[in-house]
Amino acid sequence: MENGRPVLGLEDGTIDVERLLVEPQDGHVSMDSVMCFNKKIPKNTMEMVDVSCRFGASGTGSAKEGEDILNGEVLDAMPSEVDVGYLRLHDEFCSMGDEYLLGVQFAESITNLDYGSTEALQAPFPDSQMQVSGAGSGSGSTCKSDRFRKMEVLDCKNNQFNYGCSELSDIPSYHECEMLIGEEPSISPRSFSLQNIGKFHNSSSYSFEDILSDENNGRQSALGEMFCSPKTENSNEFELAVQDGETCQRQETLATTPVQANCTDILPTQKRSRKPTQRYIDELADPFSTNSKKRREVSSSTLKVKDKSLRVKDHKKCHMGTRAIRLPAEESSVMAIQVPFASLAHNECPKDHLNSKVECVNIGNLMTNPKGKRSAPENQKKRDESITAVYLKKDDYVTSHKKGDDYVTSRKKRDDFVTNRKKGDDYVTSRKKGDDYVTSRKKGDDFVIAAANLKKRDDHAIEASQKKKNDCTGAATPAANLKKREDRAIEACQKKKNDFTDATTPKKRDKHLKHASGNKRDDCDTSALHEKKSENSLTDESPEEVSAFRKHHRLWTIAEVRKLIDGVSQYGVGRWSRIKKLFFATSAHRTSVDLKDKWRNLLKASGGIQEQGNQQGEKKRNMAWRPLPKSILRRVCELSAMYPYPKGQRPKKITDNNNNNNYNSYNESPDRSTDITLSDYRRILRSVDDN
DNA sequence: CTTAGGG
DNA sequence: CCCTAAG
Repeated sequence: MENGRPVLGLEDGTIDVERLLVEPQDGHVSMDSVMCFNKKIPKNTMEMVDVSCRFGASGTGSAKEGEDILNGEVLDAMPSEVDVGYLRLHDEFCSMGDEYLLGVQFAESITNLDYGSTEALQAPFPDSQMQVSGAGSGSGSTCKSDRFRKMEVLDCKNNQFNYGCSELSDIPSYHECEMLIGEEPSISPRSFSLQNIGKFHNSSSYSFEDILSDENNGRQSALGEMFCSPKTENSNEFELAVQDGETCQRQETLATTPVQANCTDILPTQKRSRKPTQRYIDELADPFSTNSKKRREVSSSTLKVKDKSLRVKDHKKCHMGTRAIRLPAEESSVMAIQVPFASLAHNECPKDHLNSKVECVNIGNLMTNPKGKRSAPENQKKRDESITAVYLKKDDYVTSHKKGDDYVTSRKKRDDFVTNRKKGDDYVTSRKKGDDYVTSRKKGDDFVIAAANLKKRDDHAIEASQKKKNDCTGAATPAANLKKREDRAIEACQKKKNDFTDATTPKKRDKHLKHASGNKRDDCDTSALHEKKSENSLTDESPEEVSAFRKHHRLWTIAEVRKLIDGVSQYGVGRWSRIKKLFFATSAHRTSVDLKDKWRNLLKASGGIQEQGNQQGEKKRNMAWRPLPKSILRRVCELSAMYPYPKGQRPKKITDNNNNNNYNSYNESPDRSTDITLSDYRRILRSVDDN
């Protein structure tokens, strides 16, 4: 407290916190844990120190009286009924968003304790809250049962204090990380990390040692003060958190909070290390579930971001949670949260490990699944395949992760991942088309998402990618599949038309799909039947990257060009579909249009060659883009002479060639059928002669 | 569906 | 390559 009560010598002061707090419930807070916690969080540290002082003070000053008072009145006064959050501190919990909350809670609890120990004993709680909370205090915020959270702190390896950390102390805390977070939507859970908090609070500057020293010096820092400090520092968030903590919670916490004083140094006299009784644990379990629900509700109501953060936290916790008890509750909560909400979480949550993990999984799935599907050779079928592949992927992903904690998140992520790529594409396409991105997306997941999408649309493909991540659930939907086709859209914005949302003509769609499948195939590295070239692109791509640079373009190989030439020579120009059937039956990815285009290009190239002959300067230029062998070019020239591609266009240059087709000039548009090559001419002559 | 042609 | 319009 601000009172700045003189701190009773810590040395003697080590009072049994437990006694003070003798809570109806078993919860014990072990100093060790506390200390550890502090370590993790600078700010908390300050608080902790103060707390320790407090304890000491209370202990020393009125030693037992204080204790008695605390135990008796305070505890009694405190609403024991309140659910006690079971808080376990983990060394690492710092990383988690929850941690932050925990820290806060812890602080609160501490403050409460303080208050109780010092003055509070007599003072009504509300006051105490005001005092303690300082910044956040006053409002009689309603106690939210939801809030309590259980934290686990595993070993406290406290270095400086030499605490026997071995024991796990449970600190019941009401806080809800969620609530706190919710207060400040803008702030991401991460931002809330304890570390950050520490930043906010000047107190963070204090090192644990310093604090201790201070304590030794008899420094009196009331917890309340510590708590208040944030106020001065303008950590709104923190304040909010405090508020959330609210009196009720605090009271409860205090009451419930079991404190174990293991601190050898600080609390030499008494160290009661009581493990939480079974009953305590059990009690916790129920409240927890309820809390989780509430939390969920709150989050949903408030901001998705919050939800995500929460969820993430939960998720992490699950991982972290050592105790079985906790897990079930967590899981339940997580499950309850459900996929829909997850989407936002992605944004907030650090995709880092989770995402990465997911991605890996996804990738793996993609790789595997698509293959099987891809086997189908047909072009058009491919499209279907690709779609199915997507589904499969999802399935796989899901199954792989069902494991439990990760299940939900992983699943979502996977979905996101899968969809993401596509989404990005879609996004692009949608932009082009001007179709509403959101609407197009089947997802409909969350309006929030939609909003995000819109924003992205405006902004960039990059954002789109993010969005993808965000969407968790949607991925599964067929739409996602469609999106695949869009991949290329990303590359080339041109395709606008393709937007799947539109009812594109079946033909186009197919085309796209086909292409998409091809692309996917490449990406996935699936086995394309034919794809010699396709593979190249595939191998390297990371999922995201793939979308970015992936090209449908398959380079035309010399062999293909030769085939094309042969085809043209046989069937002439214009029968591309025929040529395709006969010469490119194996390569599904080459369409008749492709052949035509290629031929066009070849003509250009060949034309270039001829020009080269005429003008050397150009020659170089052409060389760059034309790796084609001369022989091929020559053939092309010949063919071009025979079959002028653009029908109007005439190979005028042919003249210099050996071509006997001098008649081009008069032969306006020699029909391919009519057009006769020298060989044909001879043949004909021969036949005629024979006859 | 196939071609032709523009982008 | 993509897309579209035209047979």
